[in-house]
Amino acid sequence: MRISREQAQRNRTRVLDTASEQFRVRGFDGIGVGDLMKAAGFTHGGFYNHFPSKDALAAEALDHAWKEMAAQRARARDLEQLLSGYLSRAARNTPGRNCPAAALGGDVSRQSDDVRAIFAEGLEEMIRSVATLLPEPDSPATRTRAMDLVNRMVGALTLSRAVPDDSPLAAEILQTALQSALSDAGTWSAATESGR
Amino acid sequence: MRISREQAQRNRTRVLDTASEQFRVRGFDGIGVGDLMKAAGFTHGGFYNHFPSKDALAAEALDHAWKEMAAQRARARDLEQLLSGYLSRAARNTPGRNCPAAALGGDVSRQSDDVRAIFAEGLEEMIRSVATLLPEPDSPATRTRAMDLVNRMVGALTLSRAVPDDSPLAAEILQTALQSALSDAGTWSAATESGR
DNA sequence: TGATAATAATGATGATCGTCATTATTAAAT
DNA sequence: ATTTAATAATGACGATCATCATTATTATCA
Repeated sequence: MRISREQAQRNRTRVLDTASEQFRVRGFDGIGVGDLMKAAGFTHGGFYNHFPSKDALAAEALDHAWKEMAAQRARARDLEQLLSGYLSRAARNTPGRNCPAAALGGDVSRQSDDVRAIFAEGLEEMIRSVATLLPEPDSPATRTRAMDLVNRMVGALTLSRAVPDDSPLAAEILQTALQSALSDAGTWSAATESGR
Repeated sequence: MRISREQAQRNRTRVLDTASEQFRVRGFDGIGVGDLMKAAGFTHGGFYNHFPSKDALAAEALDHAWKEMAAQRARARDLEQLLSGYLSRAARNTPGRNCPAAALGGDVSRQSDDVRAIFAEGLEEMIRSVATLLPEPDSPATRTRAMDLVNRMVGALTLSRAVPDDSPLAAEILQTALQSALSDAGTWSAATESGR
């Protein structure tokens, strides 16, 4: 059958949205093209009218996820709001709608160069947007601090998910990471105030 | 054919060693039982004489990897030696012989409860051994600091691997993580000295 | 020495994988 | 109104997956 161009575009976006979520939940190797199309409401064959390969879809779906996250970060008023959302129980339990670095970081290292390049772009943007919420956003020291915060955010969320659900350790990881990060950020702010 | 009990035990260990490395390099879903046995020097069929399932092997191989890492950590003289090894280019480029949390953290969240429980045990041991290298190893604040260091270590190594090989970002992530961690550790030591 | 049992290899199972050729349908262009 | 071309569904492909029954071999034990 044939449908309108607009409808075809909507269908493509639907596949992309589904892939972006399902890859984060199940991993790149955790869901096949057939199941992915089924989850999007199609049969498997039409897939190759939209994407040349699963790898190409992986690259585009990752880009899609990073863009969603960037928009979400742009809505954060300050660092505390960003961190408390990122390191929340809710975020831990819904990987499909949260940070692709925490959900797919390990997987990406085994993917194609295309996928890894897109990952790097999204990560750079994440570092920059965290730096924006720190004192003296453009100083080199701030970039280091932002990278350090990103390491902690991704590390904590990844580890909290790897540990059994509802275990004390899963909650403790998130809670102490939030506490440490906010405490350090307070120190940086105080130092900046006194230094001028 | 039948071989001696000692030889069979050696063969089992060889499969376990191979799995422990290959899972870290390719991910749990990245290598099959057949290729795994081939890499260990056997044909695929004998696998089920040693392990009841691939999932059981995953659990045992993860445990194996954690024990290797614990032994390696026990050899570190101080925090600087531990961190500079963990966050080195060499470690980044040989995931099969390094931290299972950085190599498999994301994968583990999609594995069986058995695998995740074993992951949690190894992670707890990692937190404890890092705390050992900090001032006042047994204080509650030190556990928080150790967890924070572990988050940064795992996050930085994971992200550095996800980014393209030989990219400036890959090196920068490791370098700044090491610098930030050592700088903070210096602050903690100074505070402890003055506080007594 | 002979009987028992353990080990690894062989080969096959059904399921699932990514990919693609073909077809029916129908929107878009003439 | 007719032709062209785009879209999704159908069905199949070879490959690979985890698993297991069977067999040949031979260590171990009586």
